[in-house]
Amino acid sequence: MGTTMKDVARHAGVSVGTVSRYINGYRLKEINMKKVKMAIEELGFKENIIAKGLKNKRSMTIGVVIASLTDIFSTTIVTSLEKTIEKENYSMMLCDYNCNLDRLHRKIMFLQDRMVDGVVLFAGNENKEDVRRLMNNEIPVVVIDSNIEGIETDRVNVDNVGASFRATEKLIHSGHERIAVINGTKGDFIAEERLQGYISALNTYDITINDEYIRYGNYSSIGGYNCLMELLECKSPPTSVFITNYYMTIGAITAINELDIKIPRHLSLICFDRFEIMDVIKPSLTFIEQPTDRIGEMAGRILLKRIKGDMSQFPMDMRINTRMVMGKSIAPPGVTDH
Amino acid sequence: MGTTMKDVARHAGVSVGTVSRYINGYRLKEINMKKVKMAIEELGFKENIIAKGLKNKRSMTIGVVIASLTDIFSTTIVTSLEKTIEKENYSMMLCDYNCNLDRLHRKIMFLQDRMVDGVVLFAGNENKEDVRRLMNNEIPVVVIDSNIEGIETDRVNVDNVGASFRATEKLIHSGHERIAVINGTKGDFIAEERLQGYISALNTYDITINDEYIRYGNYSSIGGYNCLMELLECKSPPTSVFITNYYMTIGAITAINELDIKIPRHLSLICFDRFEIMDVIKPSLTFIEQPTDRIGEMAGRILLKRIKGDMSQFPMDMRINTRMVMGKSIAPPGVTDH
DNA sequence: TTGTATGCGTTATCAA
DNA sequence: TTGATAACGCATACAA
Repeated sequence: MGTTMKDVARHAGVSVGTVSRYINGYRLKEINMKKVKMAIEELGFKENIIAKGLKNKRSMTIGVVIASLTDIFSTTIVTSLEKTIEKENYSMMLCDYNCNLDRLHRKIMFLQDRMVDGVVLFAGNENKEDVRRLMNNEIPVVVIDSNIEGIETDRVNVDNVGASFRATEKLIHSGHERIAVINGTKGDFIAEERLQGYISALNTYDITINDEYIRYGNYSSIGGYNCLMELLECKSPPTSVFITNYYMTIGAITAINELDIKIPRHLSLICFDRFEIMDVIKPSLTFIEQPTDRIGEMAGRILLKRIKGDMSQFPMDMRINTRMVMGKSIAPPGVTDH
Repeated sequence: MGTTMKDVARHAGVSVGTVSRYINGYRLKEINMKKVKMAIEELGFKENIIAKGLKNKRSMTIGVVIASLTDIFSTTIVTSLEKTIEKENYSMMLCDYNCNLDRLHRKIMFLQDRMVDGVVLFAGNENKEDVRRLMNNEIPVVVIDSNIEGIETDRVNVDNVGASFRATEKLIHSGHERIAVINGTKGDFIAEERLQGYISALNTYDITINDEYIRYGNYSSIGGYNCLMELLECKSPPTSVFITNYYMTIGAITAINELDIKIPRHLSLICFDRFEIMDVIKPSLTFIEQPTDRIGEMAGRILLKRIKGDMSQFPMDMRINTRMVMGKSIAPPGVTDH
């Protein structure tokens, strides 16, 4: 702590410029190289990233904004994002806005004041102005799991439409026609895409859309619980359900257990997201696994690329494929009288 | 972007010194005050925190290190921690080390290079050297949910012993004697404390300790699942179980549902931690709620205090009380033959 | 109360 | 290839 280039320079008998050049990988005379190297080691010198940032107008920090730190899907992605950027010696300021738009705005301002070199946003249309401002200030932005109409940004999304199509199709192939969906939040970008996949699968197989089968659980487990309960109270309950996220799945399964319904005998299930408890639930669930590792890595890579000034292929609209993991939660519709 | 104090000074017709003083709340002549204020507004001036940091040797940033970003208990605390520090215009660098000690070390080094003004650590004995180094460099450290033997640091913990005592006692009061515990990781600070509470409750009521009833689920849901399964295979299975964290509870309940055991008729349950699904599970669980808000806030407050140089009452060993939320998961031991 | 000048730890420019 | 020096944006000691 506290030993500076000046100290190193003196110790090595060279000038600060030489030390700086050594640090930044410029070549210098063999002999000086050694002297500087030794001095650095002996003194335990560490460069001061703050001062460096002041000079280069680089903070070596990126800002990440997620809705909630307790949303495991986001934090899983952030984990791999961090791994990606730390390789290039970037660090991360992680903020959540708790679904409060005013707070979202403040957080983005905050990051800008902090001179972050780039921003990863788990949010979309809600804060166009902020995004615009960031981009005007030449701070690259990558948007995950969202989209911003009217603004061009790099985006990383899974192929929601395709994944939902395949999930729904899977149920159809097992003989289901009464297929319900427990979707996220109405109007939300992701939810709309997933709904679209569901609908187009049904259309493709000439199955009539039943509005009663389309429910919104706001991505929460309590929502999933309620939706499932409601679905079973339909005049003609579905024989299968497609659930579009993890938390709602938890809630739905809780409801199912309470009602003593057996999966897949009474009800078939396919859902989104793999998490810890998936491996523990029996019968095992069939689900769409979003490659969170890949998402985080992609977002990080694109952002770093932009930070370096490489604007090729802007704006990128990454669509990442999902894989379906086969469990035992789907069977032909059999017993439908609970 | 890019407007500096120099610009403001010129615009206001004063010197940079005056602007700086205005910014930092020193008093100046009414007239100058107004001029500076206006200039700042007109130019949209924002101070450069990086430059400020270089000068003051303050980064206005604290480092937070948690085991995993996907551990909801930690992230809930971090959320309230962030709320606390942001009030004083501090920001947070959040890192996880994925239970990898080498990574933990690197993360702490990283934060130190980043000149964080303080560190909150969700880790303990594993990295004494790092903690010592931080403190030698006068970077205050607050440890949450842990303890570091041989080093004095401020700590924030819940009263694990007391909470576990009360939880166990609750089961005893309902008439149970065959009480099992599904504990975290053997040897771990928290786990040891919770075990101690469990044991001393049994001792207090003259109930013999049965080693077979003490299981370790490593804080994971798969662990909780397995432990519960094993417990029920004991020659004389417990009539009640105390589970010491959220993930293990999830796993245990999954097992219980699979086995078609009824709570509390066949088995009584008390556990740690409130989270989303608690409100959804039926019968409702009786649980110990750790005041995550309070923990985060306390840690933040203590750290800020230390950063300001106030070392009074060092080292603080905050013990935060928990509250027990009454559900319907406890009944007298009745049917014990599953 | 204010202005000026210096320094925080780096990097970049310019001569040498 | 190197050294000296001027920035980067801000805070502060000192002088006025």
